[in-house]
Amino acid sequence: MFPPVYVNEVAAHEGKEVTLHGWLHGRRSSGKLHFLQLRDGTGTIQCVVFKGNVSPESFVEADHLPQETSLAVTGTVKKDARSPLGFELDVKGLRVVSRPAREFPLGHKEHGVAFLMEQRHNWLRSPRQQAILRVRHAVEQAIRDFFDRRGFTLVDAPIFTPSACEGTSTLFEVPYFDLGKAYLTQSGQLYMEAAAMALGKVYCFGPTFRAEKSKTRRHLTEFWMVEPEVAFMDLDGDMELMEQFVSHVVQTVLAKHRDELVRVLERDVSRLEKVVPPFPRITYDEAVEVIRAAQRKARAQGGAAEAGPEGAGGQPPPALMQWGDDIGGDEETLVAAAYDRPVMVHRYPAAMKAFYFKKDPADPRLALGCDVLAPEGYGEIIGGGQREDDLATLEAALDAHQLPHEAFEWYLDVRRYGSVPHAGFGMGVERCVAWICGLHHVRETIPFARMMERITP
RNA sequence: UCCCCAGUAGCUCAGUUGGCAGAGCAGGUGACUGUUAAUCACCGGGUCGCAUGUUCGAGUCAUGCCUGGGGAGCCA
Repeated sequence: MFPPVYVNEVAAHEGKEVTLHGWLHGRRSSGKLHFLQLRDGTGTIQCVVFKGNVSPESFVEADHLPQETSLAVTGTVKKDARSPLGFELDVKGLRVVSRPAREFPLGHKEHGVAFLMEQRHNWLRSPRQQAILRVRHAVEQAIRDFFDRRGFTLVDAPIFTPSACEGTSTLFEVPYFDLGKAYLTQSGQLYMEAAAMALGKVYCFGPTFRAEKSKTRRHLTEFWMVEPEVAFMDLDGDMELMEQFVSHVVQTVLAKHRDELVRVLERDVSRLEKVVPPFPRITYDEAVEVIRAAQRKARAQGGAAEAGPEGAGGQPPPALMQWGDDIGGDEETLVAAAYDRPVMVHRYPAAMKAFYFKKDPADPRLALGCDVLAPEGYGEIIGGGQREDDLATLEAALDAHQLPHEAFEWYLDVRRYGSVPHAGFGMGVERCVAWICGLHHVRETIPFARMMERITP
């Protein structure tokens, strides 16, 4: 039968006989009735097998099919108020496509994280993981739509690179023929800067690799990043682009998957509805004051609590944040908690940013960078800013960061031939998906997570 | 690299002062014409992560190792 009928289309076939193909999600039985939950990727439908409607062999078989048996089920589509879907299939016949060779490892009860990650290939079949992967797809589609509709050109950046893009992070090394070592990319940005001088508005969208030994809920060794870069754009334009981009992605996903977010992922979507421009913009200086105020308050309130039963450790309270300190995970949460939508923190101390950031003409201690912090403790989802466009200044920055000029000769060319102000940013897809779905850990946002302690399945 | 926690049935876990290895779910057999994580009865299921030590006796105590989880730093 072609085209085949899918579960999400059965309403159009009410009263008609159809054949559905899928996997047995679950099974219940009540004497002369068997209830089979059939999942086909578009939805799940209950197939009702009544003893009088099928052959005796089929009736017995239907009560002994293990979970994840693949099936072709033929029957009549019937409206039924008792069904969450609104429809059921009144079964006339069923054919086993393939019977599991052994028991499916994942039941419908609780499992531990370690076991689920080992069973990731099987775990993907669960309703919750399906919902997350659909949201991820919608996020990636919204990303493409946003830039495509604004006249950006997608320019694919290389995965193998000859050296560190930023000269800071730890990279994965790969042997590369007679040329020695290559490295897996940690950012396509430098290549996008060159491409922006050709095409004006560009973006790349691909995997990124970091060999840092980070073991936190926000880190993967392999993750996906979208990086736009625009010629003739300054920091203010960049920040406008960031907030329009983030709100477009969130609102598009909300429009397409509100039901799954609410019902399957139990997300409080009212928090997402607020993600519309303008986002609050605060300077790093202001962020430091917000953090210090919150830390003083926590210290005043925590003093009594620490003297309680668990206060035997005698740990001194953490020092107040100082100007020049980086904004870590806890500090990000303190800043984000002060607002009901993503907050943009700009003009960081230049010393803590990569060499390519342009200095603030009004205060050379500051870099024209901006991070977007997601609400609800999800932290930095975007980092970006205006790039240094002056050749001599950039060369001095390379020296200051003790980076070899040879590796960056091509990058310096971007400033040698008609240099212009330009800016861009990078957004991590997994952190964005985790935030939108309200997940505790980014490992569930990517089909097959790569982490420090895990490379299988 | 550092700090904290965990490892017992296929899965999730309990296991008292060191004294016979347990439950629920899953699986198997059966009952039930409306189940939504169905219910009920019966059945099978163990290298207590590994090693060494203490002890009459170790799942339990000690030391080391392995694996996993959480966090820090770094970052998206």
